[in-house]
Amino acid sequence: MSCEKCGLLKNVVFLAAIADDMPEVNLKKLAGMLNLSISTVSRALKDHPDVSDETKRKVKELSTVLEYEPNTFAIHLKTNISKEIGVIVPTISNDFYQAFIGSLEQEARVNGYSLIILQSGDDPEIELENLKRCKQNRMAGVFVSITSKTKEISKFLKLANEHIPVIFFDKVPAFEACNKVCVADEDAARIAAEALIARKKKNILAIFGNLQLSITQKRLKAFNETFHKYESDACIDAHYCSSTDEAFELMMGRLTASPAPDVVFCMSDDILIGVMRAIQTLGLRPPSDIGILAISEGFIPTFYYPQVTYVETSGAKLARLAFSRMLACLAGSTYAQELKLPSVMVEGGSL
Amino acid sequence: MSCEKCGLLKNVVFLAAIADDMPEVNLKKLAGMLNLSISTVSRALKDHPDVSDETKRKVKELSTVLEYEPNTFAIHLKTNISKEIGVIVPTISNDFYQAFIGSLEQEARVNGYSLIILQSGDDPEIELENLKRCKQNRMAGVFVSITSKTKEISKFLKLANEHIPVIFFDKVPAFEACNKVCVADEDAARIAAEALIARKKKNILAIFGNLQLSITQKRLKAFNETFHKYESDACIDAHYCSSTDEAFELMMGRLTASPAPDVVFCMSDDILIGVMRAIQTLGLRPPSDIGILAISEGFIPTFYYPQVTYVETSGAKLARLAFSRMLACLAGSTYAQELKLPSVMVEGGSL
DNA sequence: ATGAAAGCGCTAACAA
DNA sequence: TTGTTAGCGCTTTCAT
Repeated sequence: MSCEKCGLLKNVVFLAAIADDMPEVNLKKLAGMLNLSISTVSRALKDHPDVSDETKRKVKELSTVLEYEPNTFAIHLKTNISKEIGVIVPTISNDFYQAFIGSLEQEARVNGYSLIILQSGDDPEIELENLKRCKQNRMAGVFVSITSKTKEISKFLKLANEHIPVIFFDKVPAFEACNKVCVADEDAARIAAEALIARKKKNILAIFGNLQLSITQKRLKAFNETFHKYESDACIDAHYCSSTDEAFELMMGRLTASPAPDVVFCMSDDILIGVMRAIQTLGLRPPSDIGILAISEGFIPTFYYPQVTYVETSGAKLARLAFSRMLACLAGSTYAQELKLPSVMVEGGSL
Repeated sequence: MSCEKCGLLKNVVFLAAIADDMPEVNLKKLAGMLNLSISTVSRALKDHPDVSDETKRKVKELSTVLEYEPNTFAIHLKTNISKEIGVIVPTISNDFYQAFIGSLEQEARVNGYSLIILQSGDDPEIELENLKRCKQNRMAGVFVSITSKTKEISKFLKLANEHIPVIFFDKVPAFEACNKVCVADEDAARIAAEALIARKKKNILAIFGNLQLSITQKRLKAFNETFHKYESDACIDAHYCSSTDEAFELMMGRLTASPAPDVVFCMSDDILIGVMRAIQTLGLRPPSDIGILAISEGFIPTFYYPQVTYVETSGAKLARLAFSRMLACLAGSTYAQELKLPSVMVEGGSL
């Protein structure tokens, strides 16, 4: 294909013309055309000081013309590291995870990493399958938000021992020493409770999520303790809903009972949606008919008028925190660490 | 490490105990311990008929105990194919893409593929960077929803020529012969228009998206043509909003003007959110005060009471259609094909 | 400044 | 039935 008598330029023009049909351009091919060894070409391409400028110039010119791109498979095999990070979540169809993943992807990209999304469907078995994939594909690291039923996290910890950092976020295991990054659940509930106390709400309907989840337990505990601490005489009617629909049904029942609550606290966006649906169904107008306070990602509260007052749990911010921790782990930080993202209150007009 | 005089069992027990510390288990190691050649071990593991049952048994037992897992990097290098599929979208923070990606991930997983998520931020330059990554990482295939500013799709087509199927979805390029999968935009707008005509709405406020987008143009055209076709005498007040906030402002202005519209048509979820915020702000109650009809993914309409009537554009369904097309391409289907997902009307109580 | 060669872990054609 | 060997494309050490 290359003519011995021709100079470089002629070759280049010729080759550029047929570049589209070239099945694979690799170091060997470049080396052959330039009458250089593979190692010299390799070095030239990465600006190794041993290579002469003239050689570098030639090599780079040809590689550009032929649109050489290194074979990442080979690099992976050789170096045994990849630039991919696994993200295992119950589902991405959730405002919080969406914000988290969207933000995480941006962080990853600017740092040269790609994100592999794996959904467990809240099924521990699929979660383990996904983890296995992360291991088999030798991901650089893994982010995990565990399912509500995950009991065993030894497999996760084992990965971490094999030099693949595992960082739990949001839904994290309870007791183990591992890397965790989550919103300050207790804090958010405490701030919410303090807001209710400050506004002298006395008849509070508090709707929490599935009581099996540690996030629910934490928020419930902090919520109650805050009322206790301030020696509030408010009456708290606490309930637990696992879905938007459950929250809707509960709310419909409570709003037509007496005494009607003067405020409702929603632990999550899912619950808020159900609650607001009930409030609209009955034609109530916050805050005069009833006050509303939620813990939320911040997107849903803007759908309503007045906009719902909420304590923010930002997925986007959490992602940045999580990724910085991942970078530290990738750089060699081995000890487990638990990071908390502080909560802030965002005033709407519903309280 | 292995004792010549020991039987297999003893070895196994010993090795299991230290398995956690074993840096890497590979074919060579297994072969060495069993006094077999690497190729025999490789064949045994994949049930090659040439290998004796007894050998297979031994090999599998040891590989299980040592938790052998093939090195995917090596397999990739050898076979030159990966099981990863790139997904390039402007942003995942959007109900439609979220539904699409969530569903696509499920399809991918059951077919043994993983999804790499890449966001362009609606920036054509980042979009190209992302495409390059897909190429460099030799993805099995790529799904793309182009940015609103993407003019050049030759790079995409080039990938497709290099045996990496590229399937455009939702936001697809206008004229070129390429693989496209999208919702029947004209259909959805036509169905919406027919519904308005059937209900004899006369004073219609129609809010469309950014007029630069082909999706807006298509929907606008079909919408108008349908009214024309039925020789409707309805008055259509058409507007274009690029964001939720714009839709809110527009709606606030229109609702206080006279004559007030008897129905509002929203081309997308973004617009619907702004419109509903205005309706709630003014305390209007659909459908008596004003009718509402949207084109929507189907999630947002359930937030309100009565639930909003909408023409569905299902991201989840589109994902299944798109993935089946991808499988066909991966199996060798080369010719370009344009697939449309039919729209259906979902009755709420807002019209 | 450049080249030769080993080797990453696996597959598969060929040999025995 | 099992073993030997070449090779995927790259990096890197050790010559020259």
